[in-house]
Amino acid sequence: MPKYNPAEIEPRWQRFWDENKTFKTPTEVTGEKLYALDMFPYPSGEGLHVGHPEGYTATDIVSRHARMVGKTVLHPMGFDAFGLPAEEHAIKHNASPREFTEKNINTFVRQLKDLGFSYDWDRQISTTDVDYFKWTQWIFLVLFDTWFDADQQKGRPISELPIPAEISGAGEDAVRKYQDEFRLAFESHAPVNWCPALGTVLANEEVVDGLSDVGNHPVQRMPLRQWMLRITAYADRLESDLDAVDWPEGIKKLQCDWIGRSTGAEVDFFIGDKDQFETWKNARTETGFPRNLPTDALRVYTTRPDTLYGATYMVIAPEHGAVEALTTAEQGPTVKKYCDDAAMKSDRDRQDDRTKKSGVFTGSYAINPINGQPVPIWVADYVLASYGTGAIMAVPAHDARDFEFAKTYDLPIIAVVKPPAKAEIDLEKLMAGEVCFAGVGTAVNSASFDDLPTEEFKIKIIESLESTSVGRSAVNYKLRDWLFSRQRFWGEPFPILHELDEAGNRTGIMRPVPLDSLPVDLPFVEDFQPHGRPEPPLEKADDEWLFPIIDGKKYKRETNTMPQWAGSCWYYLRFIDPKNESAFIDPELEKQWMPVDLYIGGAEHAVLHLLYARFWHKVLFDRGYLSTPEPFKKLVNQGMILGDVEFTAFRDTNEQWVSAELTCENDDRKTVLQSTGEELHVVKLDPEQAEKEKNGDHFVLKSDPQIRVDSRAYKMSKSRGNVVNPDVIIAEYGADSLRLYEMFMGPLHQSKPWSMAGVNGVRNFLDRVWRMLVDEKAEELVLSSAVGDHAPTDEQTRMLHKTIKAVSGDIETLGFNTAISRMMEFVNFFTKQSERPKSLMEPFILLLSPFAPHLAEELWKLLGNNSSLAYESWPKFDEALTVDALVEVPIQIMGKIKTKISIERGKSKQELETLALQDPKIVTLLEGLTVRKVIAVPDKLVNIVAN
RNA sequence: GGGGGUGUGGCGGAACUGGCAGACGCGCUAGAUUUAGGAUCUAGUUCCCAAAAGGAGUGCAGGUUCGAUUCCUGUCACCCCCA
Repeated sequence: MPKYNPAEIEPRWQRFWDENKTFKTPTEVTGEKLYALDMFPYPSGEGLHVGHPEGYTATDIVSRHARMVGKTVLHPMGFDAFGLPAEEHAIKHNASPREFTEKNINTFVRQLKDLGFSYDWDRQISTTDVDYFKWTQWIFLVLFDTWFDADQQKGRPISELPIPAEISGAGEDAVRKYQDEFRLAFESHAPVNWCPALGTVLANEEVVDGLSDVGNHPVQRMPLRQWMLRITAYADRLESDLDAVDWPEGIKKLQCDWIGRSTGAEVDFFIGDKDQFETWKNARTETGFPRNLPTDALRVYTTRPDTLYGATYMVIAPEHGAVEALTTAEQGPTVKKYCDDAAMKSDRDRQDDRTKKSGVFTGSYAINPINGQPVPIWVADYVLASYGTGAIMAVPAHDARDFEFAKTYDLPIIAVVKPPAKAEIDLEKLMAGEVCFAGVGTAVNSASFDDLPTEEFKIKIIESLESTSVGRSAVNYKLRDWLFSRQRFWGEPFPILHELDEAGNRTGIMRPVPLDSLPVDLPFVEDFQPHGRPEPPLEKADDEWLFPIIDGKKYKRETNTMPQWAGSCWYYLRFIDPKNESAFIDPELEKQWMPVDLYIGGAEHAVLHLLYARFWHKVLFDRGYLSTPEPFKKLVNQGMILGDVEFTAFRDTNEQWVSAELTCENDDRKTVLQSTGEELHVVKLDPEQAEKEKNGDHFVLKSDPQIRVDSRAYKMSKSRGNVVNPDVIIAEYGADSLRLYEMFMGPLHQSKPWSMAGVNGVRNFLDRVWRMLVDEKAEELVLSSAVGDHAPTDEQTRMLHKTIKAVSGDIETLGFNTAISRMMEFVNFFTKQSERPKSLMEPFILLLSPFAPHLAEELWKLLGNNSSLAYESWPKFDEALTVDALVEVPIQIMGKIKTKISIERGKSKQELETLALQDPKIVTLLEGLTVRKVIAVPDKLVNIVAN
């Protein structure tokens, strides 16, 4: 009668933990602390996905284990709840995004509680809570109040910014405008991605293939007033501090590449008559290299100054400031049209390798400073205004894009780098300008620099350029400043006021909303329909909100809102002190808890979220609000959970089977016949219909083995219909089974296919655990008669100690799949034992408890304990009891196992060798052979080399 | 095109610094038990040969080594990210 019934047990223990606040974070950290954090979810209308509990279970196991080893644990959960879907829902149904969001959060909380996670729910936060985003706004004001001192490599208060005399002499307004140029949060009129359908401007990373990432709507480029965050100032530190954190190397590299630090040189090419070049150069040597862009020269950034002798033309971006000045009257109309067309294209389109490079000649020439040769200046959109100086020197012999461009427009190609022999480049063709070589080698056609290796040449030529002040070494980044404003309703309002003059126009003076007036809440609006103009929806707010009057001065509020990233940049700090009304975090508590010891989440946040959060963290650190330079000590990315494996076969229009290797996908992502392009029917097969090919690697139809079929797991998606709902799994198998299955599937960081049969497998294991302790035949819930105060046998004790050792070690390394398999072995062993000592069952239940907490609590109680096991001491093992006295040692001849001998552990090499050579089977096999060598590894093996 | 990752039974996956390949689970096969089972228990399950003896075997081809899933070189396939 008392079968294992998670549907009854689990809600009961969840209520117990809730009512007793079992997992409340202690107010004081005593001993070692653990801050285990999940990447908090966006509470979508679809509810929890099986991907969520994967990482959450992992941190939960670590947290529960840590409590049992005596650590003080902070394990919180919250919601990243601003964002597009809620706003789209609001527009569609003309309902408040707040209500919708809160409803979704309630669902998420219910689902998370159903899984039995040991979160401290008193610390639950949402980025949309007014009490939360008050401090998001406050942090924005810290960014607004900070400038980056490049010499000290540190963010400092704007009041400490040195003001040049000519500015301070020009009055207070001039000083304020000067300061505005240096703030980490600043306004800019950058070209942005305007998406008419969404009615908003998108960040570059939200645009894919010229379409919006959300909704696939067309995106066009237009200039707009925007807020930017000067993340580029922190590029160096964001890169170098990665050395200090325990993150996967792949993620570190991704961040490094995103930051894209490169070293090279800035070089000025004189614009003017060839005759005046020497005069200009001599003047330069006198004045030095100008800090700002000169008007009598075109400045380029290059990572390959060693190819300067091969620079045969120059290219400037269509948006480059000097386009007009450099365009001759004759070329005027052509250049104008070209620039207008380029404005319609996205950066991505322009850099796409597949599209033909295009460009137009400006009519002007610049002088190459190294050899005095004039080179033509072109405008082309494969050069971006935002990278480097927006102008390049083109070296077609040694850059693939320049080469393609030069071929298209018949520009001269001069090879100046001789490839090393192993590069397999046809030297003759390279010299003839028929191929391009982008690697390093030795210099040719480079006057006195000939024969220098590339690296050495770079140093020499920079020295030479610096000596005449026509160039200097320079560092450049791919990282761009962060476009921080959105034209949306459902986001944090900026706490910024724009001063207005009598006529109601902006004076250009901004002031932060006074701290005592924070938060700036979202205004009430009548409806959420976009007006289709780039101006933000908050422009629809009433005048009372929009035009505050302070000290008799009229202001207009900033109506942009912050991007979704804002709230997630600092939530890990708020969890430490979620209710603080006077500060975003108490400094004492911050010191106790930071940094986050373990941060688990999806790899999709490898670049943006983690980079943005690190940036904010560093600014707050510089300004003295935080004690650690990095927020997340250890980061782990969980793998993606794919749908169940699917078998797919294909039929042509005549209903004939087509083998999978003859098919391909066309541009419309339809499956077609490779040879003719004929569209095929895609048939989903029952796994019964497919089998593995004889002596092959493919799956084929059982009914016709000539026909290969596709076998793979796909990403879960609504459209494919392979989404697994955790609620259903909990109802059918229980939360403990779901938790256990997700951990048992495979290594945490790996992506792996879902399998319903696998869930059933771990449920069987939990059933066996139940039966190991519970008498299923009894009327009441009582211990099985096999369980009692028996004296454990040596074998039984060893089994326990081995299991404790393995499970403890696996939790440390997050190897949960193997930890579970070890517990399975324990249960398999003890279900066969007719006497199961209670003294061994109890520690086992403790081992199981982080994985399957409900079942463990239930059995712990049944074993006679009156309180929760959440803070029981983690079982300890005795190393001596984890090893068997006897060990089986294989004996090999020429590396092939011939026999095995069972001997006492710890025999020496000599003893082993003697024993092996005495073995009757080995003696027989060695007849007629000469033993050349015997390798004996104590407790491992013996290998006899004989012939 | 660039970067990262992964290739081990029918499937998910084990194997610590090179030392018994296939732990554990699923599936499958046979048997027991049961009114019944998609329950439970027992045994078996990498492949080849009817079995034994034996042989082959960690994507493929080489190399280093007494010994390679593990290290090296080359190569192929798939997945992810970026362009």
